[in-house]
Amino acid sequence: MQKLTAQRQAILDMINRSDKHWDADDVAYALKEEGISIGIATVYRGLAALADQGLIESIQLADKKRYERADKAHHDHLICTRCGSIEEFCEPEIESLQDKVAAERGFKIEGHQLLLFGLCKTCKAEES
Amino acid sequence: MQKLTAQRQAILDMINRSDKHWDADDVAYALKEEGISIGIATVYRGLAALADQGLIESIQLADKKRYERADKAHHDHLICTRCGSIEEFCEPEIESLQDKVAAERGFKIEGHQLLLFGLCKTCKAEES
DNA sequence: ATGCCGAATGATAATCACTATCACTATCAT
DNA sequence: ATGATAGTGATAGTGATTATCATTCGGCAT
Repeated sequence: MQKLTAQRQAILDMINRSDKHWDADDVAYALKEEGISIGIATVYRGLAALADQGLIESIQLADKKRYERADKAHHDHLICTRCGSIEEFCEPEIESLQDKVAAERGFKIEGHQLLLFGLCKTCKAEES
Repeated sequence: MQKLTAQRQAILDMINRSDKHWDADDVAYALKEEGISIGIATVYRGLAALADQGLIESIQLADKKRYERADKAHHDHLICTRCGSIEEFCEPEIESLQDKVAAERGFKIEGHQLLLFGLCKTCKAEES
């Protein structure tokens, strides 16, 4: 019932073209740069639909949602509170511990989000 | 420079009185019930200040921030996407794996947030 | 006591990400 | 072609949170 329209295809192509973590404005702006003008509401709906279909991944930060390519292995994020950079990491052992915890409580996991906040290597070095 | 004023003390007492996960409106409403009327802006500022001082803990959900008592061992959260209930769990092994990952990348962890989304035991049983 | 100063308060306006509305359009099945 | 269904885009609305600003509070030095 969800359609992959021309607009959504354009959004998907844009996101697949880089490893960035996009918010809705980023996408709308980048598309406009290429002469493709899509209403902001459509961008929001498109991002939600694409994430729903598993074609892109979403992460919920404190202020806004960001989206990234889905054609990578699952991973979680390290977020620098100083420069805002986002690094990715993959730790299968954490995933299986999550499953264990959920199983113990009869909880059925549908998704998860692990964010580590702190200082990235560069910012740590620059701290006085 | 941050002061523990009468208003903030009232907020803190309220939160320490139960194991709930409070949002700003919850706190304002509960205080009003007791005849203590505090401006909503003051509640927001008070919650932020108390969390800043480590007197309460905060968790950032998709829609809003929630606060809870800090006088418990560190834990993470299981959030039911059907009924909204929040369970807590503690898994030290996950914490140490996080430290390992960060150390490998020269990242200095200042905090983290692990949310597991899905169906709680009750809601899982009620699903057709 | 008095005056000063930085911080807090509270009413309210503003912000910001996001969602709803609604008229219109595109797509697809019959 | 016809109708059903979903999508689009401009714009208004929503809801949590923050900024503004005049006023007040709590210490501390005089």
